Amino acid sequence: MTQPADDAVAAPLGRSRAEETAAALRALIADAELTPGMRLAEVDLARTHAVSRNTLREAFRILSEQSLVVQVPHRGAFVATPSVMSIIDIYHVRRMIECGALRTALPKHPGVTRMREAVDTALAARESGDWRTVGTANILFHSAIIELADSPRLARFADALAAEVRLAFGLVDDPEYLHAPFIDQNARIVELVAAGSADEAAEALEGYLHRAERVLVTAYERASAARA
Amino acid sequence: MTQPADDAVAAPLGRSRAEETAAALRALIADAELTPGMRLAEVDLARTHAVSRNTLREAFRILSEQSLVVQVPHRGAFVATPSVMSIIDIYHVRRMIECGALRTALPKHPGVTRMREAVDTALAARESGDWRTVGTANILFHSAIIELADSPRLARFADALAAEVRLAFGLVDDPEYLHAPFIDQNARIVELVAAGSADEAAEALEGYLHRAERVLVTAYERASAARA
DNA sequence: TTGCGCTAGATTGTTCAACAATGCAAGCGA
DNA sequence: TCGCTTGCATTGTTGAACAATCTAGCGCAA
Repeated sequence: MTQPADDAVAAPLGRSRAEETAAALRALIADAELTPGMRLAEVDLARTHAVSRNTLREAFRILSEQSLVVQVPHRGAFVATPSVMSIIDIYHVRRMIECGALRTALPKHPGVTRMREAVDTALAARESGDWRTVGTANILFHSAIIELADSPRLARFADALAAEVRLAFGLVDDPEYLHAPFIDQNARIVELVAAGSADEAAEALEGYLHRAERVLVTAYERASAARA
Repeated sequence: MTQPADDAVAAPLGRSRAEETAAALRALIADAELTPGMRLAEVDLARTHAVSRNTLREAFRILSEQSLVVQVPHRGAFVATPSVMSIIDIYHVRRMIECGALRTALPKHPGVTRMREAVDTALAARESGDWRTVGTANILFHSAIIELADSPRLARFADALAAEVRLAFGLVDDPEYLHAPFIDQNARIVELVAAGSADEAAEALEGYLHRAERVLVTAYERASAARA
């Protein structure tokens, strides 16, 4: 029987070890401990996660379907590397679905509370210069917008998009630059929704996401050039 | 070495056997040879597809992430069964993304040609009473709408939704009832887009999808009751 | 010195056998 | 008839083995 190790998968709570392993890897990717392009060596990872190679391969399949991992036949699995085209596509889709969710938003929807909480978190974190928390709050803000649509499928889709864009954030590695310009905009959007001005909120978000895309794409290209 | 069998996976063309197996199973599901709720027994399927159980499990993971298969720990894998809530969610999301894609459609986009081809196919099939082809053409019509958005992620998401809703179509098993009322509506929507009336087309699609949802939900409930 | 070809080693993709864990169905007893 | 127990079938996982593939390094020739 394999011995538990540092990254060992905890006893499953109704989840299989493959799923637990996938979740653990997903967290490592989200925390930028596994970075885009990094090769995920089966033998090493199976050992550190205390699972067999077959179980790890199942986990890779899960993550591959979630676009977080790319499996190249006979060469291995790699943490996905977003391309500029990917970033553009993600923001294009985000504009469609987030603005769509906002347009039909009800002012008293629980998602609005979550949006406000995310904004409050970001404002407090900004005071103490904790830009990493600002970045996380920003992601939660967008997740809360999607929550307004009350759709599990849309939430899942948006979650996958967010995980991908987070890879790009990690590569740029400057949460202040990426998120600081938008904190007050987030606050404004919440107020518009709460005041029943859904169309105006959607209009504001549309412009905001265009700008956020510009900021990320140029920063991403700069970071990519600096690493080449 | 495992011997090829009837459902054996062909030699991979750059794809792994797990992926080929997943694709083969997906086709069986789409063709209603594997129907919702059906149990996918590993030992049997591994034999008929001439792969090992581990490889089959990888294929299950792929399909599970695509919501076509549900893996229940220690009980097995089953072809997903759409619930009424699922159908409602799918149509809710389809309205958002298809109408969104239509609103920004360009009249000369190649997707419009594909929409028109799907309509022509449906019209011809209607003449000969080939309702199964009408159903397939209808699915292609909606896929073409998504193509207007030029987004690989959105296309992939919409493809997954379509695969799910197709399960429900299969359970109702009456393509004439489900699709006949909408053929002429599809034709009208194409003409509106081609004429540059994108907003009007989106408006028409919004109402259409509401009605289509009503038709499917009631037919689905009737079919479910008849099988209980 | 440089470029090309070949080989060895590392790794992945898959298979197989085995065993533990789990759930379900059948049988038995109250 | 209902509840409990047991046995069997199946799934979840492991580990070993081997084929297939790729990459890197070495040697030789120009």
